[in-house]
Amino acid sequence: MKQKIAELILQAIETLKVNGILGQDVSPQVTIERSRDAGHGDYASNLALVLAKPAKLAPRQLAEQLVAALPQHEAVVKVELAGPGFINFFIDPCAQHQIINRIHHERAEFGLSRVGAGKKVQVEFVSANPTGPLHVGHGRGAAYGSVVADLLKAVGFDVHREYYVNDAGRQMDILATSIWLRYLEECGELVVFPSNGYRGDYVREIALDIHNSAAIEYRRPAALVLEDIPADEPQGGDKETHIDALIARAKTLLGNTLYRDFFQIGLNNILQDIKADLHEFGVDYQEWFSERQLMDDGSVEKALACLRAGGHLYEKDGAVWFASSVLGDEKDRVVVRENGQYTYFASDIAYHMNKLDRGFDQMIDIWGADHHGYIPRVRAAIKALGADESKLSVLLVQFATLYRGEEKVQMSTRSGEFVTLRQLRNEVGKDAARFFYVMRRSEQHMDFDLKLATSKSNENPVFYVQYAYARVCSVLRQLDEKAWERNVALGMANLARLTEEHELLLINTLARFPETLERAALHYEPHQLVQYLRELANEFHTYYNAHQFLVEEAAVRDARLNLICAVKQVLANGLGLLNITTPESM
RNA sequence: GCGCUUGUAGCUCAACCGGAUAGAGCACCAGCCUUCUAAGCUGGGGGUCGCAGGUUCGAGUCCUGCCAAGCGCGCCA
Repeated sequence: MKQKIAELILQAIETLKVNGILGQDVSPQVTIERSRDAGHGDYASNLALVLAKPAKLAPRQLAEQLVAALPQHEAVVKVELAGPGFINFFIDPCAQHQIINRIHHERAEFGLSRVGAGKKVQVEFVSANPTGPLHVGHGRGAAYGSVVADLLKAVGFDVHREYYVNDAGRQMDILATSIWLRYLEECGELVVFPSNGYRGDYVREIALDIHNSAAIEYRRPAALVLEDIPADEPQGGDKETHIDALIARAKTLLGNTLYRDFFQIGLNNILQDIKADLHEFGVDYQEWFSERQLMDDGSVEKALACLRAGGHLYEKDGAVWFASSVLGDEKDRVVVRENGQYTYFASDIAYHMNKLDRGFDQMIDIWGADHHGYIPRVRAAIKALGADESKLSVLLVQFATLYRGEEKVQMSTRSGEFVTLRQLRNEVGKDAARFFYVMRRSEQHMDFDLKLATSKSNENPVFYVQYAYARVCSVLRQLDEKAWERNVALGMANLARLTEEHELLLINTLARFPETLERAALHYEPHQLVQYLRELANEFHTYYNAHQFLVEEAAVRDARLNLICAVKQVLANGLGLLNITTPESM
């Protein structure tokens, strides 16, 4: 429809050019918007306002000329001039009604489009370190990322979802060592647990498993373990040097093979847990990409060689630096430490080079907002690799501040004091949790009140939308009980009988679904879809209360049933994209 | 100190990317169940869009400055 109106306007412009009212050189961008106010018709164009200046005419005067030059069209019943120079278009309701027919035929396909056809997009999200279970902070990124991916798929992109597993690096060593120390405790060795170790119960559970499997070859006397280890922070030392010394000690006392066991058992255990957790949350990936693999197969070396060849690397203070500051970063960054180890950033460069090599047209990285300072250096790396920087989009998800009533909940993975995503799901359920996370703009800092989410979960708007769906199902059940036959064709033939204000409004909203979906997808804004579904549900509930659907007259009854079935279908399509269930009764 | 993000009703948030009279939910007040599920609906009160300038036909939206909140500024990840 929008397209048709745009064509009409273009024709009008041509006519005005011929008449000499408009100069030949004007080539305006014709924008047609849906009117926000029913009084302003169905569509509106601000063209006269935009063109007024180049045409050297008053906007209203120009608008009048445009309207006069507009060709007739059967679906356009009225064209009106309004306000400072808007042109409002009123569409024939009968033309609008056909959307019900379309929805009935397209079913689950209704709303999908092909704007992204032929483009490969990679969406990388969550990518939390496998050093502990996911917490509620990761939940937002998980819900947001998965819906963004689904939306892109719905508008035709070839979407690849990926989780980058940081299975190399110091944090993993800290985890392995933490597990070993807990294991020694189980064996009865008196070791003092480091303040910088992972203290969560899950570490103890993993250690207990190892101990219970009667593995005794990992046991070492506490005295040997602690011998000459520099003091921990509570004892006036430095927690970092303390734990590094413990890691080194673990490696020497256990030897490479046995140490590797702890590393691997910890990694497998936690990664398994994360995978299961996300799966139960409705989040699945095509690929779990290993950082260690990049180290092992020489990808990191290759990436650095590429940067070196481009003259982007230099040595200083025994380390290798990437000259990112000339490419927009605040300062240069170390890629190889003085001790010869790669930094996390080095493998991340390799990872992005790998992504580029895989030929994605667009790479979307979804990060927690605390990583925002990292963006310029990754962009610098992409530029240095000679790739098109615009292929990378980094979407930041602000952290949810957790409250329990008035009280702010402190979170720290290290201390083990946090609310896990699993706990949240158990308390509020997958549907409510997903809906809540995705309801707000991702850049919006949000307050997550656990007390509210748990104790008053019935107030969660997800139920409002699901209830609308269940109500349609209920009406259909009632139809059976009353032993009326539903005649779809009869209803379609009588769509013109849908003349109530509520019905016209609802039809209009149904017709907006495809464009809402497209906008939500292209702007990476799932909340737009949520907003839309709440609106659709609201209009349905209002209609439900205002009119009876199961009336005596079959023509009207079937027309109304076709309408509410279209509502049901769109609700299902929308909730399906959010990966939220559609209960038939509540 | 510098940088990123945010600031809209008492509270939590929208506003179709510059459009017409800024909208929802919660909370508060008054109504609606002998008719398809009241987890619903109807009506009401409630706003200096953080502040001050600027850009233009037109600004909550763009620019500049200031104020406030969150986060970030490692040879950590």
